[in-house]
Amino acid sequence: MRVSIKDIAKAAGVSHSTVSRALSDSSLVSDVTKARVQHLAQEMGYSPNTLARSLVTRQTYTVGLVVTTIADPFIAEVVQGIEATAHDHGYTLILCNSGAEPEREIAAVEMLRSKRVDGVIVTSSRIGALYLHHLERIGVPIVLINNHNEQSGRYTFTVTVDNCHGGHLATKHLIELGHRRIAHITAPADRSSAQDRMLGYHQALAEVGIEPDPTLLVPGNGRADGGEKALVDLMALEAPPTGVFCYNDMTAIGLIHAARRAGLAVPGDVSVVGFDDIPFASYCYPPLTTIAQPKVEMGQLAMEMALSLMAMDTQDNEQELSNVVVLGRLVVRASTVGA
Amino acid sequence: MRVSIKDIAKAAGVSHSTVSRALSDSSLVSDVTKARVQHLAQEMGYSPNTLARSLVTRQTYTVGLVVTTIADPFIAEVVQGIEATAHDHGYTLILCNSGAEPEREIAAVEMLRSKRVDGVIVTSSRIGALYLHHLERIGVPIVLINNHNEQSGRYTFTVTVDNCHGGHLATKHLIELGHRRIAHITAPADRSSAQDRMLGYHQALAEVGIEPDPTLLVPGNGRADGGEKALVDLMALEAPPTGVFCYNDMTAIGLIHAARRAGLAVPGDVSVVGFDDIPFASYCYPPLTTIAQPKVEMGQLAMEMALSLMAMDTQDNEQELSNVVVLGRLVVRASTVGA
DNA sequence: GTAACCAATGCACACGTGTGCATACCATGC
DNA sequence: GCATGGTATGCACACGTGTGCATTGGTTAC
Repeated sequence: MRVSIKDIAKAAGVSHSTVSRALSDSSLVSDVTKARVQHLAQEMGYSPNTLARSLVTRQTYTVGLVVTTIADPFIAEVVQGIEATAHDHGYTLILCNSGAEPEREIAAVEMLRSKRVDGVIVTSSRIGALYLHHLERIGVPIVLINNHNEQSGRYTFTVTVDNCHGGHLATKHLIELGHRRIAHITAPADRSSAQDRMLGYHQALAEVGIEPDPTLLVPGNGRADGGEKALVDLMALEAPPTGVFCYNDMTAIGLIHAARRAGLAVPGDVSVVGFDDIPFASYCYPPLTTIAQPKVEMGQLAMEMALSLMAMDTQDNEQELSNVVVLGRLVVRASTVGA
Repeated sequence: MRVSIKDIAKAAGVSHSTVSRALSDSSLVSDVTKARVQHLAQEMGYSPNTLARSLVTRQTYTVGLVVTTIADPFIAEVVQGIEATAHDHGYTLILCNSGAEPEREIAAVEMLRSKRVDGVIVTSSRIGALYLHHLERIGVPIVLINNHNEQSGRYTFTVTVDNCHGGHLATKHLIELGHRRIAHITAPADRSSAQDRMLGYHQALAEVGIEPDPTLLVPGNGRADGGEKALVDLMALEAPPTGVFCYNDMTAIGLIHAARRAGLAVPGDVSVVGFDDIPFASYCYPPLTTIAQPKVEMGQLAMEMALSLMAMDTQDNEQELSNVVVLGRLVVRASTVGA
């Protein structure tokens, strides 16, 4: 039998209003009754019903978290940052895997709307940007992570890493090591991140006058198997590359794995650069040179932005907010070496 | 302005009761009004308020998920299984990181209680077992994953891998390869999994008459840095081991990393076996021989058990439930070789 | 024609909490 | 004495939904 404030009220011989006030430490209640009520609540094992409270206050202190898959180590670390910040501010997370399927993502948002979350954070979904108008129906702040969107509206903002900058950094690193034939394993073009990293790659090449070779631009899928396949394609070339910049670490790891099977030495025969700096990048063999995204920090920034937006909603103070762009950092390990 | 069933009722010229019934497709409403109401709801952008509904039905279709950290790849994959099964049954997850701190775990459970979740799943926390009586105050089914507890009560059950069996499997594999000096890197003894894996290790040694050498039993912490430290200790020995069974994959990966730095070949100089089969185990160098836990399946089983328990709660049909134990599987890759 | 029944709808209460307003009590000031 | 003011409490409504029961209108059976 669940105990409510009415039960406490009966036991304490006061009205439920007084109990409600006593438990929220209101100054409208005398110290003696406050103490008595609080003691009684403790003793009776009272647990406030957040549902009822939220119904009247119209706040749930809950944010929805939509991810493609929580099993992605990159996402998991971003979520870590989100969770920590949310927890510090008394907020709770509802987790939704979308599996990158549009209809599941839409359904998730609809569900979050039904649960009356105060805000939503969407990570790494290319869908987020495409269906943004659909998402906005939810009527609460939305923060997108690593998801380019032009028309950031009243309530939707983004936290992204500068993918172009990162792609440039990675490619420039290979160039400075003396490489001239540099391949790039990309990801499906509907991810703006893939486009931007490729752009940085091309810019870096252009800066030193290297003519881009289309045969060195190989499609991947952001997963290890994509990297494995890409290596096979590259090795079939007449003039294979001596350096490869991969869309992300998983691609790079798959590529290195396949290279080893093909009898190719990394970095001896080919240098490899990844992107993300997932936890395993430093435990690979060889330890992976990569562009580190500040993952935990990005999660934190996204959550803080959501908090600001939600505060605007209630307090109506128009502070200036803008999209956040963070810079990646080149981490040189052992998968790259001079040509 | 949010639209409620009352608004729809007004627009349709009926009472809110009729709207409520129409939207739940009740047979008590005529087909014409049902159609009219449903169309109107669609048009007005109605979203049912789950809070209000749960308040009266006393069901939230939500389960709390308490993990030590979502950034652990093993846990992330278990969560994947939980999420998929929950989603299939129309349930939603609330995510809580406990960071393995008891007070945070208790606070999380208290919060979940306030949110009136229908059940709770706790993964890999040694705290779960210790503070079980504290957790049970929540008054809803609790399922523990990889957490030994003797006194499974009316509402608390466990899904675990057979750690002793797995430890035995790993050690026997090394023995059959001809190894005699076999080390074990363990984890803090307050994890029952660590105890049981060690037990399997000792049993396997005993079966073939190998006297256990206490200097070959090295403490770790379940993380990569623990494995790195352990290797240093082992190499300081007069007679170093030729085979090592590590508490888990992360420990093994750290150990292999340190071995490489020390100029030791794996598996040439020392064979290494892990535990878990995290996604990266197959992409390590050398690819890691390990005991695979059916992670996604375990998550699925845990969620299914939670669903059964929650169904019991409402329908009161006493079906027999018992703790689930699954078996690990030896996956031989390239980190082990004959002595 | 009337009784009986069924289908469709509305009324009213409940779930548990927060809060504006009224009220009751008491102390202070003149 | 009374007016004033402050303090502590209760009343009553609201949040949005589900549901038992009563009610209404229409149809069927005799």
